[in-house]
Amino acid sequence: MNAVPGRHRPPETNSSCVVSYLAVKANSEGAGVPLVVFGKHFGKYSATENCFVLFPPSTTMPVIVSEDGERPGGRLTVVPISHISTDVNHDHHSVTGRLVHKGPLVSSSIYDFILKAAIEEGNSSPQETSSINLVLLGALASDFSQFVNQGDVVTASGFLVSKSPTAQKDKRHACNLLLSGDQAFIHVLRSPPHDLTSPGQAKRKKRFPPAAVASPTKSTYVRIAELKPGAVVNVYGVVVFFKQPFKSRGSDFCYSLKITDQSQQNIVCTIFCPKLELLPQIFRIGDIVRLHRVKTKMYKDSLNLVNWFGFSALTFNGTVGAEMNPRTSSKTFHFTEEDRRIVTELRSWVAGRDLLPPDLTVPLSAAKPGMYFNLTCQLLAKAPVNITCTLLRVWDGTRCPHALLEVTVDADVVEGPRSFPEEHEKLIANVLVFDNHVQSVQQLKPGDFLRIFNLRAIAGCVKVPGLTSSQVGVLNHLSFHLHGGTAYGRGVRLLPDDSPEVQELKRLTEAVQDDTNINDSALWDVWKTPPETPEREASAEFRTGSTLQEARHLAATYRNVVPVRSSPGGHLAPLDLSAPFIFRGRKSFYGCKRCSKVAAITEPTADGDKTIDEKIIAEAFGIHLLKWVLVLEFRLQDAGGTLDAYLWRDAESFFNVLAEDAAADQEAQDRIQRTMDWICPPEGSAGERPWLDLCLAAYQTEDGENGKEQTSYQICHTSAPSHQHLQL
DNA sequence: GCTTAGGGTTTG
Repeated sequence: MNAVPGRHRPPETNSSCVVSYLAVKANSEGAGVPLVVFGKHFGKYSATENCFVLFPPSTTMPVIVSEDGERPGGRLTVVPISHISTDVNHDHHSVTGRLVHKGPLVSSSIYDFILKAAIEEGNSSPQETSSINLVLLGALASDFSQFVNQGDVVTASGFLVSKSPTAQKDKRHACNLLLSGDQAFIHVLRSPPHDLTSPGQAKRKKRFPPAAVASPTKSTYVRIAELKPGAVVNVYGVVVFFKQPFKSRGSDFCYSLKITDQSQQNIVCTIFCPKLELLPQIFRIGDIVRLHRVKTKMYKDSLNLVNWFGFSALTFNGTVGAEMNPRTSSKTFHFTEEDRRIVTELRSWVAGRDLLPPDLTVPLSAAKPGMYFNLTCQLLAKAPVNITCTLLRVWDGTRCPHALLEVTVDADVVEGPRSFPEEHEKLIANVLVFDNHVQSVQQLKPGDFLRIFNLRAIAGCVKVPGLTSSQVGVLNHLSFHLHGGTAYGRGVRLLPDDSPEVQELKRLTEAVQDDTNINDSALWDVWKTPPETPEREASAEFRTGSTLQEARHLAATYRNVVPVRSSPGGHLAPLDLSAPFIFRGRKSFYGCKRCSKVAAITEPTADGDKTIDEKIIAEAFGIHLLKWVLVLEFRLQDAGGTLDAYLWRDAESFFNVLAEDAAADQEAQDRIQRTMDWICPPEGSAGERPWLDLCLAAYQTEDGENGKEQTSYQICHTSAPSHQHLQL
């Protein structure tokens, strides 16, 4: 029995509204929209291949492919495969062999992915075991699957050794090598480029990330204490201080940071760049930076570093055990085992010491009058107060124990909703940013995730701009000021959507929205704003030309987000039905292109306390709502033979999960994954898979290519074993 | 090939 996570073809049907994958297809004809499938797997529909293709689960590159003779060096000793034993400490050992077996990439609820492989030595004596199994977990497995081919010479290090359960059967080494996490490393020696002449290989080569195909150039790094004036050097360090970048009086942005390393010295680095994105992407104290080509200069009896021609930077999370994704704007960069080692050593060196200043990032719930702190938050609305001050309305999903000061601004100048449900207002902080920061928040949009550095909580301030004489600051009501200047790293920074802190913030703010029984006043505030002039439209909400991602951002803030366009006569109309016609939290809903009769929009009404939902809005638009379905293909086997059968019509009752939830909700996806892991254990052989009583129905479909009728089968009226059963 | 800033709490 085989559930195929990667490629599905939905059963053909005459039903007019077949469902998620058709919706996916329609939606992806343009830009190609990534969608969540199961667990953390992302994919998109490929129109050319008529299938759904999964993306790798991670962008980390624990697998390094090189075309020259360089091997992972450092302090690792290459040991023969026959020397591998559970009794030996292999921390500083590596093994090398040619890849003789590469198993399929198997999805796993615990590790995301598992892949089995085997390597073989060429020069061992006949008496010795010359091949050994590798078990790769997580991102390493998916990268290996993508980039490594049979015949490649593979060097593995950072492995754990365990008994091989298949040794008797496969006659390989009695142990296998388990590779996972930050320590594990695979180096692959690829045939030289002139061998890559066949079209297939050329195509494969093109798919390698730039980091993987670049020939590694050995870089040497100087410890901070050993730096001498007047040299251009490469340096690694832990960030102990950084300012937000600011515009210099010259032609560049200026970025100032201070780093330290195991030599126990600090050094200030000043980096000038014409573009913000070229600067190191430092998010917090403790991040690790790799600076290439910086020049040492004396200033007031201290040595400084300034970027020099050919400068480039990588930044890493400084936490022990965190993913080793280098942050950089460089299109190509070298990241070798040596880098991995240096970052790992710096991480553990810092972790064992009390040398970093405390991280002042606290949630709103911990804000106290008078304190300076960093706030990670989502921007909900923005408004200019005067020429030197802008109001940011933000939240982080926590509630400040102190009452928050209300700041009133002219409704016409608010970007984002003018008001929020009362339950939400209690969670929203008013942040006033002054002077140089006014410009840096100009490009921010409602929905963005930010970190505000060195924000000051101010109680009962009567001088808050935007307050009239009747609204003087109430004693102990907190407002938040971002004072002018860059002292203490003061400033605002947009956080990338994929950063862990943003994921956590989304979880908190979504939980808040689920918990509070909000009405839809914010939506209707936006909804009822008629398109007036083009200028007004451009500055108003929904957001002319907004991307799918921006719409999803907005959806995190509102109960319902309905993308519309203006139509002749000043009416509103839904977008082309290739796009979702409504976003509700993490869920998106599509309309059927064939069955919908889109009318001029009438304002939907809800009777009594009934919540306005996708059904009411679909009705108001004349949209025939598409239903999400799960589609899985099973291969069934008994003594009589095998049969392929789909599960779709009754998939929801089979898993006891709504397809709509499975499209947006991790818990629902996990439930499906647990059931599938039981039916089809990722590690188990076919003999270990359970026997199931299934009800099958045969149905006729038309073969798309030659128009002939064919018989298909689907699983119906069947439930997967209950939860209790699965936990036994 | 070499200008910029050179950390260290506020007008509000």
